[in-house]
Order: sequence, then C-alpha cells, then structure tokens
Amino acid sequence: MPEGGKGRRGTPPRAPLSRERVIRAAVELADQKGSAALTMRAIAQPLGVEAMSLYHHVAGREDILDGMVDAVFGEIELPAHGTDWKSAMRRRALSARAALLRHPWAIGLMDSRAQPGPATLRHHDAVIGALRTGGFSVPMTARAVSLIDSYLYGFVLQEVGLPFKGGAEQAEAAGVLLNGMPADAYPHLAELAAEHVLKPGYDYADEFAFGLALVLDALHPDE
Amino acid sequence: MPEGGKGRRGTPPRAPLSRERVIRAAVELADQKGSAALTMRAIAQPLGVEAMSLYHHVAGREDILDGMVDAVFGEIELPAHGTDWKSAMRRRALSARAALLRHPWAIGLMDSRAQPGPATLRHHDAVIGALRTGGFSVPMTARAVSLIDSYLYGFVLQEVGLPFKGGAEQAEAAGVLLNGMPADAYPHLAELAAEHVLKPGYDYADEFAFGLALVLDALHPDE
DNA sequence: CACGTTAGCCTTACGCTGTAAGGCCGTCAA
DNA sequence: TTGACGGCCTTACAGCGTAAGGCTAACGTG
Repeated sequence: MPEGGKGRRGTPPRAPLSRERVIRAAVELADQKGSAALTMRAIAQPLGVEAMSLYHHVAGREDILDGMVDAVFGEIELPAHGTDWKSAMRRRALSARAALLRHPWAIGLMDSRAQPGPATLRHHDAVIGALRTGGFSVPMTARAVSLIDSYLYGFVLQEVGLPFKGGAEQAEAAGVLLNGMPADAYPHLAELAAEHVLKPGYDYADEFAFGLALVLDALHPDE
Repeated sequence: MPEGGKGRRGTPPRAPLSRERVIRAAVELADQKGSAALTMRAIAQPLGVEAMSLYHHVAGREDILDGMVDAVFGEIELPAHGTDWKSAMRRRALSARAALLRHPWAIGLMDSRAQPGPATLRHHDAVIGALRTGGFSVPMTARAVSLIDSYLYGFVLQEVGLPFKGGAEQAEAAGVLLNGMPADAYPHLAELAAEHVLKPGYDYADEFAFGLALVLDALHPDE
C-alpha cells in the first residue's frame, strides 16, 4: 500500500527533501486549507513522503511554524536605500500588509514564535537602518519601529479576523450580525454600521492608508 | 474509579455547571498553564466533572474560546461619559492593555474568533459613542477606532511575543540572541540592542505611552 | 404514594494528532 | 566484498475533540 514509496524499489530517484522544501509545502498547504490543516501528515503527503520523514529535515512541528513565519518575512520588500525614510517606511508597510494578507495564517503565528529567523532579522535590521539613515536617534528609532509595526500588525490582525473579504460580502455579514441584535442595544455600533460600513463604497482595507499616513506624518527624526 | 463523581451516589449536591462557570474555569486554567493547556479534559477536571459534561453547557471548544475572549473584553474599563474623548480613549487603551497582559493568551485568540460576544459589542459601542460625543463624524470615528485599536492590539501582540518579561530578564535574553549571531550581520539591530535596549533602565512597555500619545494627538474631531 | 419526564453527569468509542523507536533499502568508500 | 550511512518507512503510544448513548437523582403531576 505504500504506493507513494515508488522512489524506493523502482529507483526512480525523487528530489530529496530539505528544510526549505518542507517549509514551502507547509506554506502552500496553509494558504490553501488554512492553518488548522497544518498537520505533519498533511504536510508530508504532497511531498510524496510519510510524516516521520519530515523529522530528518526539521526539528518538529514548531520548527516548521518558525520557518513559515520567517518565509513570510522574506517576502516583504525591504526599505530601499537612498529614498527618504517616510517613503521607504510606507512602501515597506504596504508590502508587509500584502504579504500578511497573502498568508492570513501568519499573523496568528507571530505571537507564539519567540526565535526570529534570518529573514526576520534581516528585515528588522533594514527597517532600523532606514530610520537611522533618515536621521532618527537610536531611542527614537526604537519608538518609531514599535509604533509603525504595532499599527501594521494590529491592523492586519483585525483585518484577517473579519468574517468577510470586503465589498458586498462585507455588507451582508455585517447586516446579518446587526439583525440578530436587540433593536437598540448598541446604538452607536448600529449607527456606524448603517450610515457608513454598510454603505456600498465602503471597504475596511482603505482605512489602512489613513492610519499609516497619520502615523508617519506624526513621526519626526531627532529627539 | 469515578471518585470525582461523588455528587451522584452519596448525594452531597454539587454546584451545578453553567456556561459562565465553564468559561471562568477555562480562563483560570489558561492564565496559569497557558493556552496550550486548554483541553476539554483539563478544563473539566477542576470543576470536578468529566470532559463530556461540558457539552451540556457550551457548544464545544470553540464556544469556550469565544466566551473567554468576551470575558476579557468584559474586564476592560469602558470609556467614561462626561470626560473629553482623548482622556477617555487613553484610559480605555491602558485598561485594555492591562487586561490583555493579565490574560496573555487572549490576543492570540482574537484573530480566530469571528463572532463577537455581548461584552465585546458593548465595549465597541461605548468606544464609538465616546468619539461621536467628542465631535467625531461617523467616517472619522471609524478611522479613529481602527487606528487606536490597531495600535493597541499590535503593541500587545508584539509585547506578549517577546521571550522575556522586562528588566534584567530582557537584557539577558536579548544578549543571548545577539551573541549567537555573526558579528556584523545585523549592524543596526546590534546597535539598537547594545546602545538602547540592553541598557539598564530600558523597558519595552514604556514605548506604549509614547505611541499612544502620538496617535491620540494626531487625531482630531470633524472631517 | 407512584409515575413519567427531565436535567445533569458519566462511559465508551472513534478518528485524529505529534512524535519516539527502530527497521529496511540503495548508494558510496575503502 | 564489506561496512557505514543517509533517507525514508512502519509501528506504536498517549492524548486530543466529540458523537452516541446510559445511568441516577430530582421534580411535576395524578
């Protein structure tokens, strides 16, 4: 019954596994089936391999999750040298949000991953470097990074938690939610929904640019 | 062997379960042992009950997690009527951060919980109400809530993800991390660590007030 | 009193999970 | 030819969430 074990008896060699290939397979699986589907057996199957074989290339499930988060950081565009710090930060934030939305499971993994990988470290180093080059002092850089990243991660955290994707689906979901409520139990929430969020053109994603611009305009180099 | 089933044969009646008691037990368990310890069997044990008995009061594990998140929202101080919107938002943000740090598992649950509970809805309604009363238009309120909450959740997300609690432990952990690195692979990160984060008086938690003040000062009523 | 109903808890069982331990095969070095 | 080794597989185990159904004690009603 190990029909997938064709590489063993008939000797048609199979591309050997590697930590990279395992993590890439896990990322693809999570993208398609969600992070709940990330079992060792499910990760192994598309690789044509049994679950236990993964342990020859990764330390365990936690190690795979670490690698997945690092892979997402690797997709984020690093702040470019030579441009002003504000444009660089904006581009980086937009790129980061795009990566986190491409892999919606990533933000949920971030709070449980303590050891940052090389792509993550390179990413943070580049962000810090862009601010330092832009004239920020060391303490002010720490504040700026904390502020920008907090906003970025928090926004995406809320965004992926929403039970809809935007547009009509959004209006429908919010409408259903409000209909199930006591008529005026949450009047301000109801007002906001009826007069703004449920209106045709509204998309929560647009709020990101507003907050980002506000944050970046409020930050300045020097002390 | 069902020694815990003493309420059945000897008839010393036992306080009956309820959704509230189940969720409270789950919160206490998560506070003490972490969210990974949240198994149905482990939640049931301190209640003197078997795992399956929980299903008479909650719909399943997911329902318990929903209730836990709502319970945390219930601990957050609502913005007071009568004070200016900025003070109200500051107090609310500080209270929310405190609640999320008292229950570090909560932020990690937020991205997977779609259906908000009553305490959560009441909370959001009060926040929106405070801003509306403070003179914010409906669209501006939506932006302000998004911005403040994004910063709040994002900051806490990073804070609980840190592998230390602040103070000496912080310096030690960061030092270990940097020592394991190629000497100058991440020069800006190293500079920030050496000259700022590793210095005695530094505590990442202090950055929260800076960002919060900056965000609140950059927001204004009206369009 | 006796009765049927019901609430509340328990038992058993199933298909999952991550992973420890060890086996087997094909290739390569000597 | 022999031995070692890398790479994958098999088996097994404890623990998971929960479906299905059973038991007991208490209650409403005659």
